[in-house]
This record gives sequence, C-alpha cells and structure tokens, in this order.
Amino acid sequence: MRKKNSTNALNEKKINATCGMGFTLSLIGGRWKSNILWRLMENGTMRYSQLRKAIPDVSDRMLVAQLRELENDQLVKRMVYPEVPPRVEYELTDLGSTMRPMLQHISDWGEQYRKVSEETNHE
Amino acid sequence: MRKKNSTNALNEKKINATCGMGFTLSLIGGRWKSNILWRLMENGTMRYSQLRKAIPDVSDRMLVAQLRELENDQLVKRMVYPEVPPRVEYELTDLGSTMRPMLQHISDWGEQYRKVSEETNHE
DNA sequence: CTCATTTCTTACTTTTTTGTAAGTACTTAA
DNA sequence: TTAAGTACTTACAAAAAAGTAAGAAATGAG
Repeated sequence: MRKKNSTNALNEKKINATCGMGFTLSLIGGRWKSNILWRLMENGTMRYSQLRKAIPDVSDRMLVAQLRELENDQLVKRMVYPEVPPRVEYELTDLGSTMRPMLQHISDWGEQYRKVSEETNHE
Repeated sequence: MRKKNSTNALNEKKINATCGMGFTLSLIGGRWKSNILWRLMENGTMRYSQLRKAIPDVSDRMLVAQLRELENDQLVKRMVYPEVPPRVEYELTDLGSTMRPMLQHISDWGEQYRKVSEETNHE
C-alpha cells in the first residue's frame, strides 16, 4: 500500500504540482499503461478479455490494477453490461482522447530514437 | 540491483522492443528526470551544483544516479573540467535536444489536464 | 597542517511496484 | 450437479526504485 507521508510520496506530490511533465508521466507511467492506451487508441472500445489477449504477458492482477488507475484518473471509461457471463468494455474518455497526439508524438520519438541509437552504437 | 532475468525485467525489455511509447517512457521516467531535463532545456549548460540547487528536494545520490542514466542513454552530456574544486557541467546532447518538442508537448498536456480536472471535480 | 569547496560514492533501509497463485461470483447450458 | 465462461479479488513474495547518512578525493587558501 501507498504511504501518504513518506519522503517519496511527498516528493512525487510536489513534482506533480509544479511540473506538467512529471504530472503527465505519473499518469501514463505504469508498466502496462502504454500498451493499454495504445490498444484503446487503435481499437476504440475493447472488452477486458480482448485487452488481455492483446497484451500477452500481462497478468489479470496487473491488467485490472492499471485499468483502475487509468479509470480513476479519468482517462479510461469502464462500462459494465449486466449479463452473464459478465461483459465489461473499456474505452478512452474524452479527456483520454486528448492524449492521442501526445501519445503519438511519444511513440514516434521512441521509434526514431531506437533507429538512431542502433545506428550509432550497438546497444 | 537490477536482475536480468526477472519476469519484470523481461517484460520491460519486450515492451521496449515493441512499443515506442513504452521505450520513451523508460528513458524519461525516473522520479527526477523530468525536472532535470526541464532545467537543461531552459538553461542550456548547468553545473552539478546548479542543478542541485534548482531541484531543492533531490539528494546527491538520486541526482547523480538519474544523471548517469540519462548520460548512458546518450540524452545528456557530462563534461568534466580538470580543476580543483571540481567542475562538472551537464547539457543535452544533440539526441537529447530532439526531445524538446516532445517534452514540451508532454508538459503542455499535463498543465492542461490539471486545469481541466480541477474544474470538473476537486481532486 | 587544517579547512573549505565540489562532485560524487558507498552501505544500508524504506517504500513502491510488479509478479504468482489461487479463488470468487453469477448464470446458463449440458 | 457439474462445468463453462468472464471479469475480476485476495494474500503473499520478489524485485526495483527511492531515500538516508556518512564519507572520500583533490588541492589551494590561510
């Protein structure tokens, strides 16, 4: 669980309050979030099981946890249909959708960096 | 220390190899990196002690660690002058400079998000 | 000889994140 | 009545990130 008054937590809080960049990174920075956001960007609405299949290495626990965080931050919408077996669909909220150009930018830069750094030295 | 074959490390590696976004985030995602990059973007060349003062809450250990990672990833250049007391200057590399528009984008979105989410609900 | 200055190191602890394994709830269909 | 399907939970363990405190090197100034 998260402590509220650890130095670490306080530092994060302060950074988030003063640095837009740090703030954004704290929202999209979990291990599986880039993957999740990317799928939702590409596919629109997706069921839980679709996401699960699309991201092969993630566990249920982690997938749920990351979705919940995105939901709490209002970037992703969770829609439950009262059926059996259950159906739950996820999609970007309007706010989440405003990330699209930024996410694309981040992705493009990453691909570019990979190319460049593969040319220069062989990491 | 970092284990090389933990599930976690392998997951990260795989993500970095396939998802530009995840890759970028792994480069700029440390607790103090956004701050460091931001200062270097604004100020150009900075001494260690200037960075230290500009980022009040960081410890020596963390500041050095984050700078080393940025240096290893070729985003930041470290220049040592053979003087006593020592002088060490940091600045963005050319590759690091290519991040500028992206970092600006990330920062802008963060500021915008903060505004929006403060209007809607009072988080 | 001692001190100040600057840029780090090192050893260690705490906190946070991620992973593993197993189980739950609900209802329809066999 | 038993199994199947879906979307989770829970308890626990491992790994990674961040923080704390102290010290080290090099040298010129006093």
